[in-house]
Formats: sequence, structure tokens, C-alpha cells
Amino acid sequence: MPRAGLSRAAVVAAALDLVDAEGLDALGPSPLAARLGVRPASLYSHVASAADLREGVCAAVLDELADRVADALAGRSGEAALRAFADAYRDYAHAHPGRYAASRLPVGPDSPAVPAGRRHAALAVAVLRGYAVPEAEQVHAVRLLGSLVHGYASLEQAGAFGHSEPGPEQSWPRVVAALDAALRTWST
Amino acid sequence: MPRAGLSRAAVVAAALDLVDAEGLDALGPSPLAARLGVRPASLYSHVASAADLREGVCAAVLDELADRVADALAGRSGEAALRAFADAYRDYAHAHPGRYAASRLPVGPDSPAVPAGRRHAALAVAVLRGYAVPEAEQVHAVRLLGSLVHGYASLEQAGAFGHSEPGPEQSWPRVVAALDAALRTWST
DNA sequence: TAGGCTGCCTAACGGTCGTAGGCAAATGAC
DNA sequence: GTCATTTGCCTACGACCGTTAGGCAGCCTA
Repeated sequence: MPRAGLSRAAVVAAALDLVDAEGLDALGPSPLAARLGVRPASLYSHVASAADLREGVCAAVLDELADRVADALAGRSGEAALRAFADAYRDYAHAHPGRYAASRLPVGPDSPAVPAGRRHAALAVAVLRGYAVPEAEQVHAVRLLGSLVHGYASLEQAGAFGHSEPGPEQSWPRVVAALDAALRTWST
Repeated sequence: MPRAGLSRAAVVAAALDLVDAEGLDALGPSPLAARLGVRPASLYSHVASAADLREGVCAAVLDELADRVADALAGRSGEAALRAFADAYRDYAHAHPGRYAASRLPVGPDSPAVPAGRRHAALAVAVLRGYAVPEAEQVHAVRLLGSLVHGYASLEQAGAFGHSEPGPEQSWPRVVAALDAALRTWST
């Protein structure tokens, strides 16, 4: 019988497809092994536990997402950068609901997801360069930015905006515009 | 052997205490039965399944949370109402992390959590009465409000703000003030 | 070609959710 | 007060999951 040729990277990559296809709840050794054509116990050569698998998926998603955001930000500044930043997150949540949900998995303090999280904070700081936010206030503005983008994508994905008119895509530009206004008048 | 005197309400109430004490991950028939001094199978007379239990907990939390927000809003308007609204959510998330996490459980379209969700939207509309947001734009402003408050509480609870200075309680008033500014200049 | 390493296997344990059927405690009729 | 009915909690069980231990076979190196 030929071998499957697994590795930690291959296992995590398959897990990314799994959560997109079956949802975050299906993330576990057993369904993942089925998808890889392998027995569940075989995964433990490459992943320490189900929790370790989740941490790997979370870190991979945060990295992939940071790459997308960085691409979207390239060559833009000011309000255009803000819109690109916000859209990058929301578009990713739409294209990969399972992965986006995985980005919010709880992880330990020395998980590889932590440096990936710092990348996201640095990208938010880059957006702020287009606004006159005082240095000492930037942390607060970064948190405003992150909270709003994450909150909107998260509530929209949960269907919280689904039962009222108009659809969430109508509100999104208005919400981002309000965020732009808040950042522009931050100094006052 | 005397009976335990359970009911759906009693089971859900015990589940609320369970998630606060042990975290949302511990929400299941087995730990809940242990807490109630009962065998897991006995719960199925009062709750249809683990998913039904989660829906019941989510609805109960959303109701309790809406009560708190309504209390906080009573007799206030304008920026004071906005602060009270936002603080009510964040304070609840601090006091009852497990319950707050349960408020974001995915629920079906005809769950009792749906009307509870409408209560929250109505409360946000009440806050907007203190601002000159045009009728047709209120949906968008409500979504801005909800996204920001939920996003901040959620990221703070996940520890996303824990590894940078200053602490999240420093940023919160600044973030709410920015939200106030955005709502006040919405008409433009 | 022979040896060793490594990867995937089978087998098994303890745990979970959920179902079926039984027994006994509470409730209501007489 | 006794008896019948309902009802709530029980035991027992099946299916599945995460995880560990140990074995066998495929691959790389000498």
C-alpha cells in the first residue's frame, strides 16, 4: 500500500478546505482523516492533538488573511486604503466563511497565531497613516478599526442582518464612510 | 429516591450558570447533568438535544442582556444613552463571559432567539433618537452600532487587546466617543 | 542488496450524545 | 385511604469521537 505523503503543512492545508466545505464544527481529526483518505490515528504523527490542529488552522488563516489585506493596501492611502482594508476582510469572510470563523478560534499565548495577529495590527496602523490621528491615540484607533470590521463581518456571517431590509451589502459602504468620518475628525 | 424537579426553564437556568463557571465549551448534556445531580439521559425529557439546549441558552442570554440594556437606557438620551448602551453590553461581557459568548451561538431561523434579537435592534433604534440620523439611514446606523459594540467586546474577550499597551479599558471611552462623533455627523 | 527509519496501520480505552425500555414517585379518582 | 394513571428519572446500550500503544510495511541510505 503506497503512503499518503502527509506532513503538518499538508494536514493543515486539508483542514482549511475542510472548514470551508463543511463548516468550522467539522474541524476534527476524524473528518479530516476521512478527507485525506487516512485513518484518524495517522494524523497524530503530524499534529499533536485536536487543539493543536485548531491552532495550526487559525495561524494559517490569519497569515493568509494578512497577505490579502497587505495586497489590497498596496499603493493606496487615505479613504481608499480604508475601504480596501475593510473590504479585504469582508470579502474574505464571504469567500471563506469557515476559514474566517477559524480566525477567531481561541489560541494559547505562544501559538504561531500570535505573530500573525501582530501583522494585522501593523496593517491597521498603515491605514491610519492616511489620517491625522496623534501617535498616542493610534492604539485606540486601531482597536476601533478592528472592532468595527470584525464585528460587521461576524454579525453578517451569523445572519444577524439577514432578517431586515435592505441587505447587508447596502449598509457596508455607509458604515465604512462613517468610520472614515470618525477617523478624519479624531483629532478634535 | 426523591425527584430532582427539573423543567426546561430549570435546565436552561443551570446551563447559564454552567457556561459562566466552566466556559462555553463545557455546555453539553453531560456536564450539565453532573451539575444538576442527574444522569445525562434524564435531560432529554426537557430538552430535545444538545443543539436545542444551546438554542435555549442563547435565547435566555439575549433576553437577559436586552433587559439590562433597556434598564441602562431608561431616562437617558443623546450621548449619555449611547454610552449607557455600549457600556451595558461590555459590562455584561465582563461579568458573564460564558453567557456573552453563548449569545453568539448560531441558531435556526425560528429559534426563540430571533425575537430576542429584534429587541436588541429596537434598543439600538432608541439610542438613535438622540441623533439626527435620517429615517432611511437608521438601519445602517443600527448596524454600525451593533457591529462596533459587539466587535469590541468580542475581541477584548478573546484577548486580542491583551498584548499591547494600554489596556482595553483605556480605549473604550475613546472608541465610544468616536462612534458618537460619527453618529452626530451622519447627516452630511 | 541489506538495514534502519519512519509513516500509516489495527486495536483498544474512555468519553460523548442520543435512544429504548423499565421502575418508581407523584397525581388524581373514587 | 386505596388504586390507576401519568410522568420523571433511571439503567443499558449503540454509534461516534479523540487519543494512545504497538506492529508491519514502504522508503532512504550504505
